Amino acid sequence: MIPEATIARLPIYHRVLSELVESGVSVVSSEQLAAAAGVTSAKLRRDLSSLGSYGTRGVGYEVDYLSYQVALELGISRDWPLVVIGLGNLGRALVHYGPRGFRVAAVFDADPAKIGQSVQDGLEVLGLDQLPEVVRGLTSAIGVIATPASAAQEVCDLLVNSGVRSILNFAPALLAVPTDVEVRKVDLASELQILAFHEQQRRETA
Amino acid sequence: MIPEATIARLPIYHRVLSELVESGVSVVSSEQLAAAAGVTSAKLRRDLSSLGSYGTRGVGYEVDYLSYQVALELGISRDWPLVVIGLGNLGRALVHYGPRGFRVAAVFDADPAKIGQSVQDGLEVLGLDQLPEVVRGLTSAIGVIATPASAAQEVCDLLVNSGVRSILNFAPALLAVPTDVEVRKVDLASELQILAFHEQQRRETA
DNA sequence: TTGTGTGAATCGATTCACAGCC
DNA sequence: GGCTGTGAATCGATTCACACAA
Repeated sequence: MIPEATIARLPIYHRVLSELVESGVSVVSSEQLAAAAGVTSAKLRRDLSSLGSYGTRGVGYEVDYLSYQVALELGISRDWPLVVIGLGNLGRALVHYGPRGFRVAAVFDADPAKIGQSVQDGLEVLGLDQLPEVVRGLTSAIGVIATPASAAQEVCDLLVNSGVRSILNFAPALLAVPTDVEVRKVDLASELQILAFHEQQRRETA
Repeated sequence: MIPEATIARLPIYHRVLSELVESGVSVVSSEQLAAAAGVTSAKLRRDLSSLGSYGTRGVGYEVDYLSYQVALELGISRDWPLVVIGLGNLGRALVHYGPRGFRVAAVFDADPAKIGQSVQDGLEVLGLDQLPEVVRGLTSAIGVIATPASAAQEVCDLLVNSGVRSILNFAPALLAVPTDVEVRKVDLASELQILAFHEQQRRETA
């Protein structure tokens, strides 16, 4: 079993390893990799060793091989379908951004004025009433909620009832879901407030 | 000293408390507040007690008072100036969103075509060359990097050299900063990959 | 009687430090 | 000789369970 804290760092390791592959580096030490990822070498070794024994003592890690193993573990050797709901600026950013390992399969919005508009790649904005049908046609889709907070729970229920078990939520609202559904939250306001807290601390002690 | 894990939850408590204030609730128990915030009541009580003794045994917490104390602790009783760099969809989302407790003071972009355009509130897009001067005119500004990864470090250096000590980074890149500068990272690709990992686990055990 | 505040126990993650292998 | 992999120690966060105040 891989610790949750380790899983949260695998994407960073994967990105750094991809950059190393790109630049033609073939072997890397835990010290170097850790520096590039912004963690300590002890943490990095502990993390990687929980995936398996992929290094060589006295030498380091073979970049290609390690990169592949991390990708395999993360499940990004295949492509995952994304379903984006809410085509405000945030939703649009995601659709255009399209991270590697993911493919925007469908885009939905409640606004009739937006329905039918085409976004990148010949993708057309669909109405929420079409969501269940479209999602049921996908396997292991990941839902992305980029709606206002007031609509988030309703959209979430729609996703869950259509079989989605992984949700990324940008709306500042707590979503109620069954235990077998995973929700990750990205909350800009929270991040800013945490920064503000520390900024204030600095100011008080200054 | 307030534990870091507690600080990260204060914004959620504050949001829930604001909603309760809004709906006219005057007293709330740790059980109710915890349910609304999506944490256990033990955790919530431990968190709040590290701020001070703001509850009444046998009764609960006075909503107005607690909300004010949390806001005070977070430092959002005043307004913090944001400086946004990069006016892609993500940057635009932030400018339009404008969370409570923050005010977008200036927007920058490297693209000459965007410079001079006006975004909301009579705010005009400025060139990066103007950043130091503008930022130095602000106190305790928070920098928001919404540029491509390739420009992130350069922009970061510019911010740091202009006196910014709190940065929210949306670019998928590790930023090198002095120890007295705090960087928080929001990484969409990482979040999706973590979801994909668990989705894959479910599929394998199914 | 009710629900907060908190010692004590537990759990998980990080760090240390070195045995083991190339 | 050098670097990985990992027991053992440490640290921080969570949970338990109850004394205490209203």
